[in-house]
Amino acid sequence: MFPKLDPLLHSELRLAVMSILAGVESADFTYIRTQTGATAGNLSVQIEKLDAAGYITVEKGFKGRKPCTTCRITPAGQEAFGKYVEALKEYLSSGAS
Amino acid sequence: MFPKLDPLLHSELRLAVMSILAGVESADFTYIRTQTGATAGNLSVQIEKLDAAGYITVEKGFKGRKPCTTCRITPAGQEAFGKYVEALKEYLSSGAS
DNA sequence: ATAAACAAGTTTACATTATAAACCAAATTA
DNA sequence: TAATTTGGTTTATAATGTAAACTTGTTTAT
Repeated sequence: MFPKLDPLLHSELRLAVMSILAGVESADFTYIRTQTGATAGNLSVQIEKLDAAGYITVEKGFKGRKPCTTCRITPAGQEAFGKYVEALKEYLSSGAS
Repeated sequence: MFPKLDPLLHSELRLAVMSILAGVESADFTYIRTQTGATAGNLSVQIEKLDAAGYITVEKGFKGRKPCTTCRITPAGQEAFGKYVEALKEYLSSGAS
């Protein structure tokens, strides 16, 4: 009845990151930071976790002469996100508007 | 863009409990336990939190001579659950099927 | 009648997770 | 060149989740 929710995605900030990345080809650290309003430290940690899980790739380069970290969702990440959304619906159905 | 998710509801077990209670007049501890598959200890703790928040009421009585704990969602709980569902949709939209 | 097993939870100790404060390096501005 | 800003990372602490151990009482077996 209640499927297990992927604990990696069941986190406000990581979910927001994945939600952003699911909709675009790529996004850099600062963009994600402003969109989510997260602190840099927190975002850094959570991005690392998503990277470690293979849900996103993280590419460190430069934009002009400033460092720039670019994130992309992977196919595995897309799939996990999709499954999470489906699983979550089971939990919300009773109160859906 | 990403609304804050009520941390009390953004928990797998508490969300499942609320999901169950949103759909029925009341449910007792053991019913919730079997539906969710949670351990009694964990369920006890999480029910206490929902109670403390005023999202549910907890009534201790007896069924025959055995103790029986009955839970009910409150209007505040219904509202919080509804708002949580709405907020979550913002996070899921990118990957909705 | 007494012991063993079960039911319904609660308490508590531990593990995991989240978060922010402190830090670092390079670039820009005053 | 000194201070500030940008773009992060590391790390220490706080918050949260979870299961194991315990409690109280009931039912079943001996």
